[in-house]
Amino acid sequence: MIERLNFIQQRIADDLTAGRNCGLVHTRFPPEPNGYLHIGHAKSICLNFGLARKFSGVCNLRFDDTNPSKEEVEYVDSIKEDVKWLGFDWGENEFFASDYFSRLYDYAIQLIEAGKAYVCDLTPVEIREYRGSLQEPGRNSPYRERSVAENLDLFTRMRSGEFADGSRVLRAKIDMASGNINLRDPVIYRIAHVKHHRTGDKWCIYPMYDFAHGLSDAIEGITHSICTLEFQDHRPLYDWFIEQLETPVKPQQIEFARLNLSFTVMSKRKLMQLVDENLVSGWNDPRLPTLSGLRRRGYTPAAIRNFCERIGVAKRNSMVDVALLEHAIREDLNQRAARYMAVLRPLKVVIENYPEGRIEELEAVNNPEDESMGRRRVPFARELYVEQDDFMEDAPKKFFRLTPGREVRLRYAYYIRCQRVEKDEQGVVTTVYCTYDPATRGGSSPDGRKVKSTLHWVAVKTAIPAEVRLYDRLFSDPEPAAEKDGEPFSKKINPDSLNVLENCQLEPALASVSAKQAVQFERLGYFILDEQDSRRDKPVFNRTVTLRDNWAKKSGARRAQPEKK
RNA sequence: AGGGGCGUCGUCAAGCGGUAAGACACAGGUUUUUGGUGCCUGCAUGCGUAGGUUCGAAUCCUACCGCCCCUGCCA
Repeated sequence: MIERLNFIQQRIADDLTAGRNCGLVHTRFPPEPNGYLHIGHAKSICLNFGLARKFSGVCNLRFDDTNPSKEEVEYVDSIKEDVKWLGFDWGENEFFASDYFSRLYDYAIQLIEAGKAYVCDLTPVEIREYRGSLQEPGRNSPYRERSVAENLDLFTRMRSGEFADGSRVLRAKIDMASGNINLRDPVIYRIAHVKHHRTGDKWCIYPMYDFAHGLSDAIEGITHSICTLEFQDHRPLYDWFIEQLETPVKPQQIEFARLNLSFTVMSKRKLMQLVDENLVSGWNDPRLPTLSGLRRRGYTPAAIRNFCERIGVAKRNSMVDVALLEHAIREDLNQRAARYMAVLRPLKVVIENYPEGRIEELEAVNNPEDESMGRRRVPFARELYVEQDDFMEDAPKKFFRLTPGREVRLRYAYYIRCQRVEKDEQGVVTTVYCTYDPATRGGSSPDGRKVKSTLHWVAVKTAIPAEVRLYDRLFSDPEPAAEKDGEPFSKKINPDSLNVLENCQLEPALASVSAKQAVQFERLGYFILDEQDSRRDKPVFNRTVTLRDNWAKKSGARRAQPEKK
């Protein structure tokens, strides 16, 4: 099989054959610790660490913490936890841009000495005015021609805390007439008397992204600096700093398109808004595309990595169908999840010809995809719960489940036939009375008689009550962030994104599962114990994803589908 | 006086002058003690449009068209 390289792998392979970077590949994942990681970051993590792995290189974890007013240790910790959980190990290579503040300051001094940077006293508003527009060139700042000595003096005093926030900045002296606005004398240092989560009060000036990022790359010996498309316009600036200064290496920036996923939002700002406005329960709400949310939802690292592998890496803006993510988790969990029986909306079944008080232990397969996962025993008795959806008094032709007169199989147990029903005053069926065929123990009949369907069930007497949270897509709009109809994304939350079922009944074996391992509730979907909200006497399970369901599809009850264009 | 990118199936995405991979989705069939899984089949005479070069063009050239990003002391 021919291995397909994406365009970044190809570039690196070319660099290697050309003998560039001494044959080394060194990447980095550079999050700003101002929010939680989401699946878009997972794409970047898989890419950067994957590149290092593929080309026998190294990938650093570097926190881009140059703006202390937005950054917190809480985020640093969660980011580390998430990267580790995803399955990547940065070893000793954990760095912070703030580790380089002194060296970056020295670089700034060098720039000033070379006449390539100056202290500017324009106000923020004036700087914007002088910058010009997309159509018009900018004008030179009146402070542009200050002497090196004066710049040195002023910048030193900026550092020592002599000036107020916003009163002065250090700017690179490049070209106020450039078509690329990033080159119109960009600000490289600003004054901010703000405590930094790592350096404390040591600094009151902080470098800007464009200055800090590329030079941090250079300091770390990064060979390939992978970032997203919106930074393409910054590349000339990235290169400019590295050209002006003596750096250990000359990294190259390569941009790729960030991930967009249908039926969700990905920007930190929007995720933050959902959390702040309590539209979700927190950063780890299982409906969010955050890694902590996906983890709580029951997504596995392997499924997410596999998803990132399948979506590819390219430069065109795209919208990946969330169905692909769902496919990835089903594929993984089908192999590894142990099967259990759980009844979410219980309907009582009484087997009239089954002995009162008798309990049998029936053998069940834990995972038909993996014999090594063994078998277990499931208690069976005269009174059972089955799913309300599995019974219909007046059933259409294609309904294969329980209906008066029809015989069905109870999984691993017996064939039963519905004889009659009992209803309350409203006419709602409260109990279904059946008879069973003792000869069908285990679920097959000696005479080879076929049944149309197999139902899951739980014996009333041994059932464990539980809460189950049925999660679905957070938004009903496939592209909520686009706000095409003028409606804000926050108004497009899918009313069925969370459905809490309080009165679920589980088979007893489910009492001993942990949140480490997702399970399948047969015929329903994949679920995981919610560690945060479960109590000993009342476990809580979260639905990761439903099983594919052709019956539901055909019978109409469908959730929102992508609109046809 | 504008600059930088990108257009290949419903959605992603290969393709690098030799006659349109693959995945998801979708539609059929088959197996099945999960209406699950597995297996089989179908799904771009077409590559934003129009010209041109060539024996041959999604790939090269030209011109159009469309979409995205850029005027933070954010990253």
